[in-house]
Amino acid sequence: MSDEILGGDLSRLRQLNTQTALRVLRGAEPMTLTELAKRTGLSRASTEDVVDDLIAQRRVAEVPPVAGVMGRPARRYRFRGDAGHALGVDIGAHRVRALVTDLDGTVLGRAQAEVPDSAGREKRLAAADEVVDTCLRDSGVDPADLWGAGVASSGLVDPTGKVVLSVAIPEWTGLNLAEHFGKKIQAPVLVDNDSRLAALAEQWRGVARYAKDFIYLLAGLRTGLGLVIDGKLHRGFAGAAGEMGALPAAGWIRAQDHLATWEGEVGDLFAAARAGDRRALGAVRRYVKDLSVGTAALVLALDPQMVVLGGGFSRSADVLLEPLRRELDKQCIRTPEVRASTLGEESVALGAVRLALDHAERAMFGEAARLKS
Amino acid sequence: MSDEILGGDLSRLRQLNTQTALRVLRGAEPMTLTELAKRTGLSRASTEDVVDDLIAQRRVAEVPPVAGVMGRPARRYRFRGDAGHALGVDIGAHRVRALVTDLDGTVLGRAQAEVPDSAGREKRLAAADEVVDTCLRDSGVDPADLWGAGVASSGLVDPTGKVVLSVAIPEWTGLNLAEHFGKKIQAPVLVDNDSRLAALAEQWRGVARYAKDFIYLLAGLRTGLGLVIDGKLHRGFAGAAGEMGALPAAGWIRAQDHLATWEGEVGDLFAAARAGDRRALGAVRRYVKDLSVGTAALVLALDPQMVVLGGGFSRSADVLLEPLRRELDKQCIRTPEVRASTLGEESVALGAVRLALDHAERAMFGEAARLKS
DNA sequence: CTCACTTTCTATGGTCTCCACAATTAGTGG
DNA sequence: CCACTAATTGTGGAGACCATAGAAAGTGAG
Repeated sequence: MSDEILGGDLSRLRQLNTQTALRVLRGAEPMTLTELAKRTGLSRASTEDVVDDLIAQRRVAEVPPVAGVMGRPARRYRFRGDAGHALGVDIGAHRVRALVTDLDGTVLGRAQAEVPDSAGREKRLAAADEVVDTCLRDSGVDPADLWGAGVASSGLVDPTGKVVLSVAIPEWTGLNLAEHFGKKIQAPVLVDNDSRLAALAEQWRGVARYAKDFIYLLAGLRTGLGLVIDGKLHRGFAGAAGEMGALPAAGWIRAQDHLATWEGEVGDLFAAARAGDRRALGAVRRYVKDLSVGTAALVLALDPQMVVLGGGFSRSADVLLEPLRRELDKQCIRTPEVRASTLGEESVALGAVRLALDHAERAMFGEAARLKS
Repeated sequence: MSDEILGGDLSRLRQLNTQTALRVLRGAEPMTLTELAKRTGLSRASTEDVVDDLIAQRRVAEVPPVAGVMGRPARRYRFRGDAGHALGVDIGAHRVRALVTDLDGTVLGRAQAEVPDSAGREKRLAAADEVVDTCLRDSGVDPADLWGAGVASSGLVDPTGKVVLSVAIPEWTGLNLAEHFGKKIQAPVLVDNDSRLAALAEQWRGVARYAKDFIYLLAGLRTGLGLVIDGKLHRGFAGAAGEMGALPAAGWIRAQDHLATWEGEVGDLFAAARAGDRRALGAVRRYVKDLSVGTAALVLALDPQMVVLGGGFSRSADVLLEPLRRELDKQCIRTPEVRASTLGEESVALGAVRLALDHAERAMFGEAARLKS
């Protein structure tokens, strides 16, 4: 089993209790000590100690009591979303985007810029740098106050932050993004694949909030995959999980070809399908059918609670969802919920923010992971 | 993230520390207090307290000190494998098997019996009951001393222990195995799918001991699948994970047909292939090729550390492994290690034992899982 | 056989964290 | 203004951990 060391001395126990209290407070409305004590399982007295610590650390704040109830009015405490900030950067094939949020995920600044597919490495990086600068300026967040930054890139990213391989942005291959952004940002910079980060966002603030296992499809001109298994984003042994697109039999490579038969933008195709155009409907059906093969394989293998359709095409979920559901129904033993992402275009950047926050919070709590000697 | 409550009061801390100490002792040779203290991160004094507790609980025993070393000889302690026993039952299409082991996994008793495919529900259950009885008698383990029993069945099993659907044993569908064996055994009875349990065994005592993520193929006249992800056996939202075989595009349904072209037993086919017979080699190649499609899909999606080939065909791993490796190499971005199970025919029953032990140990340690109110 | 040396064992006292319980306080409602 | 309610504050105690110091049980050299 796992080799983690869970216990430790008394300070470790306090650390664990503080962590649970913070987690409870973060996920709910302001709360009295009595309520918090019940939720954490601690006594009221100890809860008070813990909260005092959290206030000293500026991670929790007191809010005015509620009037009009029986008994002495209880002090109430809330999680301080403004205690930290994070930056998320999404570098796509034809757009770069940046986002600054606080710990609650409230967006404080956003910026984006178009970049031609043919831009080349330097131009794309320069554009990314600029949206980051704009974003920080607009949000009024001092770069020194950042807890971390997350960067999303299409393609395979290794654990050090280097792009191992990118098909969508060929000139990207070999670039170390962590290093690049590390120069500008004096905080941990984490890099990961765009589909995976979009899945993370969906788990954080999207339709998969209460799902422990789900399959996320980043559907667009290419199809990406993110897996959340047992509540955790799955990266794989070498960080190469989610590359279903590489397998011809999965159908994801040729799926988009069916949409290319339509002259004009993909958006128009979906609009035509929505209006009932038979040729458009046929193309959509064939697209979904190909997409469903690899998806059904995953559903059968993993039996997830949910399949989430995200990415550019999720705007047209109304014409995609039902056919996808039908195809999966045909091929699977148990069809999971099939839902469309509601996060829109910022989902990837939001996932990058979450990546940064996860890392920062793990570091802050010391991570029980002391290694056995 | 997760809603678990980790902390608690001082007794909970002690519980955690005891648990870590026991885990360290279980996984290694007898150890002195100083060594154990280093590995658990506790002080020597506290380690002594913890070990005293464990001795009182009869989970740890003292062994004679090692002579001939400098300084005062240190007492040494070992994990007591004989502190508990578990039963594992494997009910297959043409064989039933039972196993009794101690906590170390040492097999204390075994029994098996052939059952014709056409046996029917009653006969098969009677045969299973008999091997269980034989096994308990031979091992000399009092049924009352069992910590639990695990039962492996082919097909889909729901969380209550009922067989929802079995293709290999049609008359099995609808049968509640937990209920059946619960009458005989006064301890928790857990039921799960055979492929999954074989994967569990492989993680416990097989080639996947040090792998956190691996794909297990139960290769035989049907192909089964077990997934271990992030160190945990993956069951899926409704316990239906691993049913890759249901998807035609995965190739697993027709794979066996290539072997059926050979007149005579499958074993002879593999032997002929081993001897260099070209027709046999062709059949094997086509079998592996079909098997590899679904496997490659999983490898690409999950990027596991290892693919383990188990089941009846693993005896012929020498003719299967290399072709499988080659196929995966062609289709995958990063090919994981491909290895054959070394557990032999008892792997499924052994996994059933592990299932029982896991449950019993979780129950014993109280499982931090108190729910928020 | 004795003595120096090494390492473990045992015992003591101190600190930290949690808890239970009692006394106090600040409101509501008649 | 007085009962009633529920939160706060304060006290004492128990449990678990740690550091440290001295006693104990071996080895190895002379």
